[in-house]
Amino acid sequence: MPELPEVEVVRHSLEPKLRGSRILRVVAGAHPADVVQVPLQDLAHAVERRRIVGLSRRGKTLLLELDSGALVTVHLGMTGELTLAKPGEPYPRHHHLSLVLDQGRELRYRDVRRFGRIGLVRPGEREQFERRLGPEPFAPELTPETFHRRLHQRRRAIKALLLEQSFIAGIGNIYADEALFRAGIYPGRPAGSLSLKETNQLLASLREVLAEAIARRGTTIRDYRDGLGRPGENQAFLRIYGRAPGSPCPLCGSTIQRITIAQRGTTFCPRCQPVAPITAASRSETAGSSGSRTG
DNA sequence: ACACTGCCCTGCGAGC
DNA sequence: TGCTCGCAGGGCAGTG
Repeated sequence: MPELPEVEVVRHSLEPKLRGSRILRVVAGAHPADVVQVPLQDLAHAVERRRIVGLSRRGKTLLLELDSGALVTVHLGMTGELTLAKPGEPYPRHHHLSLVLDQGRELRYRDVRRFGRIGLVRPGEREQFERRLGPEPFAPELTPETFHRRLHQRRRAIKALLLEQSFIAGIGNIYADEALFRAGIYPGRPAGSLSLKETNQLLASLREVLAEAIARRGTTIRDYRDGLGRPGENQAFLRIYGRAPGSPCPLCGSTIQRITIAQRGTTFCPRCQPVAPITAASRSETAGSSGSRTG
């Protein structure tokens, strides 16, 4: 499931190969209309004979910057793969679209579940693209204070908000669970109930799990590969996501639980992430037991 | 504006 | 062995 770290690794792996390349033509594979958000002729017209001047990322979306000022947006959804091949190599199953480039290269998009999207942002449309997305997790202007202020206005479960791309961009199910676990925050806590201290901890944990995942070239549960076809290494370091309910917490040994929040499977440790925040008083009350009293 | 539901799509693994 | 079924989930449209 490509989230911010995986998209960043794809970006990093492809950028040196794509920068300066000229797009010769667009080739449609299977079900192109399922993944391409504009008519193919419009896409072809906008990209053919254009040069790729850069590759950037916004949230989970990869942006091919063209010399016309237009952007080709690539969202990998659940199972999208953007890889380089040579023209003439056999197409894999579930190949949907290719950009044939100069210098004997072809940028290919395949997506088993077709949840991904390829779009076009014309010059002048950047602002409306940008308006749909919340801040980048690493943006310096995203301080604990501003984050706390925005959380305070919302009543949804904190995890549901972390998954909302218009609230903060780039977080998906894996890193939401990992960050909440590290911060010791119950995923179902109403967002507005987080203290400034907890918000500070959550933001720090988010940045930690994302930075570590990027350094390990992403998390490959099943399908994820970078732009050169290589899997990531971060899956071996996940602390809570993907663990079976009933198995022991790697930190405290308590029984891991699984619930549903915002239609997403949510794995957490009821002891490390208590429903009510741990206070000095409740800590001494329940020390050494699995007491679940509220206080 | 916000909260929430259903839907899209395929592969995989459990169960019979 | 071979079948069915439930599940995985990001984002968007639709509803209240």
